[in-house]
Amino acid sequence: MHTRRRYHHGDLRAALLTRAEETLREKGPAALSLRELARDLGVSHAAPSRHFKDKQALLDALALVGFGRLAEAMAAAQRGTGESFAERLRAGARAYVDFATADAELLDLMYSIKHTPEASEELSAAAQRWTEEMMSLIVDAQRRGEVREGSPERVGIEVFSTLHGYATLAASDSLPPDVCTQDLDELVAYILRGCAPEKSA
Amino acid sequence: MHTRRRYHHGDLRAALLTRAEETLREKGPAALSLRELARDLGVSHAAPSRHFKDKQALLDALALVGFGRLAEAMAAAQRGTGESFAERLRAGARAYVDFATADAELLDLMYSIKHTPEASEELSAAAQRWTEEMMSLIVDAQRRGEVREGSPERVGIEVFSTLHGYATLAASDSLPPDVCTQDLDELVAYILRGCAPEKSA
DNA sequence: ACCTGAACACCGTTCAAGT
DNA sequence: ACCTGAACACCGTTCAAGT
Repeated sequence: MHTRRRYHHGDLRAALLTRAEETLREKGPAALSLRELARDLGVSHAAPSRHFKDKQALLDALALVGFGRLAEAMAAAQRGTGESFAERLRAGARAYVDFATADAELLDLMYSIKHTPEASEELSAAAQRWTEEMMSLIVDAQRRGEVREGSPERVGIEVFSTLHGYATLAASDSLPPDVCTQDLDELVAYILRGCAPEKSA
Repeated sequence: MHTRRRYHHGDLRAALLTRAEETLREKGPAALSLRELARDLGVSHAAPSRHFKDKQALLDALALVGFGRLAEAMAAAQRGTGESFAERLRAGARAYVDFATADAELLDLMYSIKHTPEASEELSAAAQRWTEEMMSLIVDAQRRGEVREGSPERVGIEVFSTLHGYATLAASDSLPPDVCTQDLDELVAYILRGCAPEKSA
């Protein structure tokens, strides 16, 4: 019975991240401590430092996981829908809001990371990739004549601001409960009006 | 020279809040410690507990200050502008984004406070009052026929989501730098399109 | 009423030493 | 390569005691 565990249980790094995400969701960001994580996993309190030089490094890695999961959810949502901008936007909005309410603390972490130059390059890249997907959705819609012309970056930011604002407000329980997730369709309609092509076609 | 200071410098509670806001802005939320605050103010590390039972209590009070300052800024912005919804929205948007970029960490704090039932009643009330002002702006605009009809709460949330999303993204440097604050007018135009009255008048 | 000083249990980080 | 154990400087919180 020597395969039971080599030194600990195989992949401390991954275990730390999974456990960190759990406690983040269950007990909030304030309760996240390296020492408790180590305790939960049955290793010494100094062990995590082999895998994350810093507590911040762990948080960065956690945010990275978040962006990965989010990108995945968005991609999946896009696969199961039609080609029109309205449909793709609706699917994306649903996926984003679902992610935000299911993983509110993680989303918070993803955006509380100051995107300063010295922040993890991987992380910036992930955030970058994420916004680029947003942009390509807009560019496509412009090509199809379903979104007004002009800088896709500007339009993308407007759309994304609405989505992001709604999702974070929903995630922090700052929305009147009766308005919550049901009428996402209304939000989508509002966004569509905001970026609809000019009438004089 | 006995008036120099009574016991310390008069109003520790206020001093703690002011200093806390400073360090929040200058060194971020992670650097905010009761003990350092006490050190900065030249009192013992146990002194703050007379005024805030908890670190969380201080954070709540800080968030409350934030809502106060924000409401003030918004009111001031409204006073210096015209009566049309477009003008009032533009002024409000400018004030909100300015607040968010000037006091990013504070805004973060204000919305990271879970608005749970047991959260400070004062705080919930402040947040409430703040959204109500938003709503009255919408109701007014509806009366003037400048905003589409329907639940003012729903429209308000749409408008506020866009503003809040934009402001927080700007505050966390998640916006392409070239898009930043200049074209707030474009954002306002987008919002106006989103909540404009139906064409069939 | 307001503050101090000591005490307690907890952190993050580092570093020699073990396997 | 990966982890331990002890050490250090820092926390938040509490509580008797001082003025």
